[in-house]
Amino acid sequence: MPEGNTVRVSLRDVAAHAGVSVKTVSNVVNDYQHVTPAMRARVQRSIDALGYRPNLAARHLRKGRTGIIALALPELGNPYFAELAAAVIDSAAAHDYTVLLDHTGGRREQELLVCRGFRARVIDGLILSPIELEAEDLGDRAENVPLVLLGEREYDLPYDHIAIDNVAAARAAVRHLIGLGRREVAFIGARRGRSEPAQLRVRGWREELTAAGLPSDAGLVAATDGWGHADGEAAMIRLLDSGRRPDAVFAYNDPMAIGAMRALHARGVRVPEDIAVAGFDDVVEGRFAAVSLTSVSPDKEAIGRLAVESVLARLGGRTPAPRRVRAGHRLAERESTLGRVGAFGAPGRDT
Amino acid sequence: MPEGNTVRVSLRDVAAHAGVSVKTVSNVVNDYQHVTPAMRARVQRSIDALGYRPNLAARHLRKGRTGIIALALPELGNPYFAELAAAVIDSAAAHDYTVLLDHTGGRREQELLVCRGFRARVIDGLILSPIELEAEDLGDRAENVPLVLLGEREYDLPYDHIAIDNVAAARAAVRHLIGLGRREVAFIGARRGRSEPAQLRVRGWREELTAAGLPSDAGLVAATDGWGHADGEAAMIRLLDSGRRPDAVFAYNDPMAIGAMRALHARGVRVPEDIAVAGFDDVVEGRFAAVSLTSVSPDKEAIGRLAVESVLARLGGRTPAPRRVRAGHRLAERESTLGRVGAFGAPGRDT
DNA sequence: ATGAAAGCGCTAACAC
DNA sequence: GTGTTAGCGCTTTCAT
Repeated sequence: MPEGNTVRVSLRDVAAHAGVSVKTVSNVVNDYQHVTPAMRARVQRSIDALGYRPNLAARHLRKGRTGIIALALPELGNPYFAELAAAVIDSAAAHDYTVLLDHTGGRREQELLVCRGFRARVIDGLILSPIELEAEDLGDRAENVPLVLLGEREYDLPYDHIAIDNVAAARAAVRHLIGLGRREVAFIGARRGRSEPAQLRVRGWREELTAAGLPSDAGLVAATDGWGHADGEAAMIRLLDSGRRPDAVFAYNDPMAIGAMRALHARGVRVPEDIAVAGFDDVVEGRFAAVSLTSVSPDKEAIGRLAVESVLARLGGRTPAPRRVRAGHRLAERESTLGRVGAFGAPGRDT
Repeated sequence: MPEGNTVRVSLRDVAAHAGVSVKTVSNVVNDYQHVTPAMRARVQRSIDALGYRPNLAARHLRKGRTGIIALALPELGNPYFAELAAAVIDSAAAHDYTVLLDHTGGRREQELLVCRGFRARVIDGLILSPIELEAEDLGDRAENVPLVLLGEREYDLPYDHIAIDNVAAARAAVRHLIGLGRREVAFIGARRGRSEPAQLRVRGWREELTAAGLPSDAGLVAATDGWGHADGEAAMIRLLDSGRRPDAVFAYNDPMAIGAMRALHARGVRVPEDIAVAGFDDVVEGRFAAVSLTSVSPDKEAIGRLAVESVLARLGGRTPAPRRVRAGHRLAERESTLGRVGAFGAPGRDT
């Protein structure tokens, strides 16, 4: 027995009140075409009078859809994901869809749970940004709710995947650094351990350096366990203490770049005069750092929109061929590489 | 083995497969007490064999519960709300609840829609952090899903409200500033326009200054339109150009404080030597600013937990008396007021 | 154009 | 302990 709160008004009640059949009321509620205006008005009056609200659960049970898609992100605390979530939510809302948010903490176990459909049948589709998940984890997925992948990891699997061109983006950032005359460009945020989520960005970094005839040896790579501010700070300190003297640093993401800048600031190393710093994700925080941060700027709005569209395109049993979609990106050049240009604020206003 | 790609297994199918009644299967699925272990095992085997997943829509239709609560936040881009969302999600998960996330953009219209149950969402409860909403908007709420309010605004309405003691917290921050010898403490982030969400923090700021016999006149208050980095930056610039020379600034939130610090940095004003800065919310970003930010640190985990508990306590028609719950807070003192203390990193490690 | 009736998959009386 | 059965509120043939 549903513990009745307030007045529970059903279609049946409205029908009785209006003196028509349930079907007619349903027709009105669903904006069915062939209803006489008079009838429509009459039913509408009863609806208003009784304060009728359709019961979504019943509708879902009947139609087999819930109007909800899940978005599973590694970490909401990282502003990139928060901003991405906002984009997905807005995009979904535009399609009358609602977003259910999960965060996996980037833990494989949690990611597995999510993509194995522990949400059972509450959701019509799933957008997942995996960190630790391996291809084989996704291979035996028995679920039938459409899955769309986000993020840097690439899997050779029949799922839609939305991402920017990470290699090209990383190369652009490093090229910018080289163009500024830097010759020792370190990378912060490679991965320790078996899997390597930063793979593509490391590759882009290395390719560009190699193409320019510059070093990209292991001594220039600072591996980390996580991807937060503290990890970037610690990695930068290690780099400084290693004896190596890079004149530029490219970080896996903005929080790490900002952590690195804090370490540099504390050590009295000037940014960008002594060491230029570039990040990845273009989060708001970077734009307002004391020295604003140069960063690869993915088109988050596009990523969110494409992800939602991809999921919705697979609803109702439709199964378009899996596709890899490239969202756009650009390089937001700011003080951490350019130095303070012109009047105050100019570089900070960039985006 | 699930047959075909459309896995559509119902209780009935499992019952047939196991040679028992649906009730028995239902009992197993719901962990009903009185089932013989042998029977349980047998049913479980069929469940696994068929890959049965309960249909939530049907369960909801029957029970009147969905296992989903909605969380409506003004802005996911503000890390405070992102961190809060994470706390709510985790807390809900601990109760086997799932969180559906909305963001209102702090727009009154959107907030209204949400709390009026727009799109008649499939939710058991709603946690809302309003910015613009007025008491009268909430007064005529016809919805019967439990509503819990979060945040600084206080309404004289019969809803649970979870917040820290904003006045006390603001006073503590200002007291800290005064204790450091500051005599002209400005406030950044008061509101332009009719409603004043920052009210309590402004009040705390004023009370503490008044108690200390220090000025809190209008010239020390910088109003803003929004609550982002850029607003704080602009407000700080206006303050500097006003002729007034505060030796400390208390900002409505951390993003504004950080924006203000950027402005100060750009103008060559030293923090904290010339002007000390304190913020509110203790977001990660502040801990890793070049000059780490002193900030009021609300117990986000507690807020999230209390909010979820409050909502769940009102489920199933239970209507405990509305209550105002105070979550804890403390002042995280860092370099933006203390200066660089001792060895590198010490103050940044604080939280 | 409108009505009657059959379920969607599940839970909870109530029987045995 | 386990089975039978009646709906939860809605959409949807199929008549009319």
